[in-house]
Amino acid sequence: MVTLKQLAKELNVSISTVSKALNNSEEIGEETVKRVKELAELYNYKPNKVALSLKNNKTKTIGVIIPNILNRFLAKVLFGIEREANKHGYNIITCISNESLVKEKESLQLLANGSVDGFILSVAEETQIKNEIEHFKKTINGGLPIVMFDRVAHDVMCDKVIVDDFDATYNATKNLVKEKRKHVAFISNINDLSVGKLRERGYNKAILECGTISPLVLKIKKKDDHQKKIKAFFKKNSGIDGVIAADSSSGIIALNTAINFGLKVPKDISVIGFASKSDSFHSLPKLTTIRQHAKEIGENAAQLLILRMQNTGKPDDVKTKIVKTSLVKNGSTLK
Amino acid sequence: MVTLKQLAKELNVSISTVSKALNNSEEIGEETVKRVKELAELYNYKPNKVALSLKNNKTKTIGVIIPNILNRFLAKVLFGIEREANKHGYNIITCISNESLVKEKESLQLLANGSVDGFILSVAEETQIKNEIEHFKKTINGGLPIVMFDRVAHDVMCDKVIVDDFDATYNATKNLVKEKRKHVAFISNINDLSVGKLRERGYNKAILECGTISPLVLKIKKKDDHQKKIKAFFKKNSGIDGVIAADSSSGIIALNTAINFGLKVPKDISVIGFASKSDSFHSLPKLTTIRQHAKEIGENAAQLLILRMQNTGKPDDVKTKIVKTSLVKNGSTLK
DNA sequence: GTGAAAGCGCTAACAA
DNA sequence: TTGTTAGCGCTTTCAC
Repeated sequence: MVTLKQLAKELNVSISTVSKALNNSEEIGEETVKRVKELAELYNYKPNKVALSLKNNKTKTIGVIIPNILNRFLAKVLFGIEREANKHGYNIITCISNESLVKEKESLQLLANGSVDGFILSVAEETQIKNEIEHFKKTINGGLPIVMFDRVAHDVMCDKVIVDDFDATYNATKNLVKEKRKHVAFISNINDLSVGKLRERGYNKAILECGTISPLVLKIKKKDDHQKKIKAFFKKNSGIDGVIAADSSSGIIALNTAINFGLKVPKDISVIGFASKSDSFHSLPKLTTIRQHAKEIGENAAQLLILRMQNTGKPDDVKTKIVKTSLVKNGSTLK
Repeated sequence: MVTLKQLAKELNVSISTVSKALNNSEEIGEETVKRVKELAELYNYKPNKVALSLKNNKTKTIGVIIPNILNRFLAKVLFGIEREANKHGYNIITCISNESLVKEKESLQLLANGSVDGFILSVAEETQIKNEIEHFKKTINGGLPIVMFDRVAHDVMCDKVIVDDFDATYNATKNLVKEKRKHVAFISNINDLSVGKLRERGYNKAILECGTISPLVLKIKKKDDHQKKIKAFFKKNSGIDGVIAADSSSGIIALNTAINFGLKVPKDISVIGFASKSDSFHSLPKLTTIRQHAKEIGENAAQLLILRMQNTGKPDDVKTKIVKTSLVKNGSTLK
C-alpha cells in the first residue's frame, strides 16, 4: 500500500501538501493538486483505514453478534444489517455466539477494545435462560451503544428492533379458528427463547378467547428427533386439524407428517409456520407462513445504531421499533 | 476506554514504563509492575486494537466475501471460518456480494485499504459467468493473500479449498444404478456455477458408463418457480425412478413432488440431494444427502490463509485442499 | 529501573 | 501556496 509519505517524496512536496491536495483543500495550488492526484491515481492510493480510525477515534465498523448463522431468519437479518451498514460507509465484524453466554461475553469484550463503534446483537439462548445482562450494561456504560433485535433483554436500556410475536400467533390462530378448525395445536422448538414464549402466549390467548377449543402444545427440545416427536404427537392426538408452528422447521415437518399420515392439506388440516419464502417451498402444498421481514429488521437495527453513534448524547431516550409480521397464505390453509 | 497515558499519569510514571510493566518486561521493578497491573485491572484496561494495528501493520482481521448468506452451505462455511479465525486471534469482516461482480469488486477494494490482512471468498455467480479475475489478481499483487473456497477461479494463483463435486455426483449416480434404477434424472438450479457444472459432469459420466440409461437433465433458472418446473418435469418424463439433485432445495422439492404424485419413496423412486442435515428433515422419508462438510471447509480455508499471512514469501507454492463429501443414506434411497 | 523519543499513517492548527 | 508540528495509542530502542 502506498502512503502519503511515499507520494510526498516522489513529488518533492510535504506530506501535508499531499494530504490537503487529495482532500480538495482550497489552500493548495491548482497545478499541485493535479500532479498529486495523478500520482495518487497511478499508484492507486487509498487512505489507510487504520490510521484514520486512530486519528478520528472512530472505526466505522459495527460489531454484529449472531446466535446462530444457520438460522435462516438470523442470516437474513445479517444480510439486512450488512447492506444498510455498507450504504452508510460502515463495515461489519461478525461474531457467532453459537447460543453460548460465554462466547457472547467474549465477543463483546474482544471487540470493545476499539475494534468497533457499536454493536447489533440478538441475545443467545443461554443468556436468555440464565437471564444475564451485566455484560450488556457494562458495554453500554463503556461508551459502546448496543442495538438488540428479535431476542432482546428487556431490562437493558438500549434501542431494540422486535417482531410482534404475540400478535402474529394470535392472529394466525384466530385465522384457523375462523376456518372452523376444532383442534388447533401449537408446536415449538424454541420454548426457552423470549420470542418463543410470546408466540405461545399469542396462541393461548386466541384459543382461550375461542372458548370451544382447548390448547394443545408440543414442546420439542433441541436434542430431540423432531420428526419422531411430531409423528408421535399426531398419533397421540388424532383429531388435530390445525397447527401453528413457532419456528421454521416444525411447520414444514408437521405438514409433511400430516401428508404422510394420509391427511389432505388443507382439506383435513391447516398448517401455519414461521418460515422464510424458500423454506415454504419445502412442502406440497407450500406452507402458509408468518413472515418476519428479516431484512427490514436488519436494516432498522443498523439505522438505529448509526443514528445513536452519531448523537452520542441522551442514552435515556431509547427506541423500540416493532416490525410487523405478515401472514402469507399459501396452500396449507383454506382460502 | 482507558489509555496508557491515563494510567501513567495517575501512577506518576512514564507511558513506556506502564507499557513495559503490562507486557511483563524484565526491565521494570517488581513493585512497579504490581502497581501498574492493579490499576490496569481496576480500569479494565485493554490495549487499543487500532493503535496496535497501525504499529504492527497487521489488523488480525480477515475479510470474508460470501455470495449469499441465505445459502445454508455458505452460511455454515462462514461459521467454520469464524470459529477457526477466532481460535487464532483473528476477527472476520463479512461482506455479502449477493452474487454480484460489482459488489464483489467493491468489497475487495474497500477492505484493501488496510482493513484486513487477507481474504477468504467464494466467487460470485456473475463473476463466474463473466469469467472475470482481474480484481482477484490485483488484490493478490497488492500484497493481500486470498483463499478461495467452493466456487473458485482456477486461473488465479492462490490457495483453494474445494469439494470433490465430480466424484460426489458420480458416486451418487452409481449408487442409484446399483439400485437398478432405470431412469435417473439430474436436477440443478446452479448451472452457471463451476460446481454445478462439475456435478453435472459427474452424473453424466456415471450414466454413460452404465450404458443402458440415457441422461435426463432438468436445469432450473433462479427466476423459475421450482415446484412448478419439477412437477412439469415429472409429468413429462413419467418413468423417472431416480433423482440426483445438484443443490439443496431441488432434492427436497423433487422428493415431496414424487410423494405428491403418489409414488412410494424409496420403493418407486430414489432421491439424493446436496443438503445440510437440517434440510434433510424437510421430507418424509428424510432425504439421502451428499454432505459437503461445510464447517470443515471453512476451517481449512481459515487455516490456509493464516498460514499464508504468516509466511508472506513464496506466492508460487499455492495449495488446493480437497474436502471429500460423504453420502449420508437416509430414507430416500434403498438400503 | 525508568524515561524520552521515534515512528506506524493520517489530519489539522499554525507558521512561514 | 506550502511546510512544520503535534497528536491519535502503542511499542521499542536508546539514554540516563
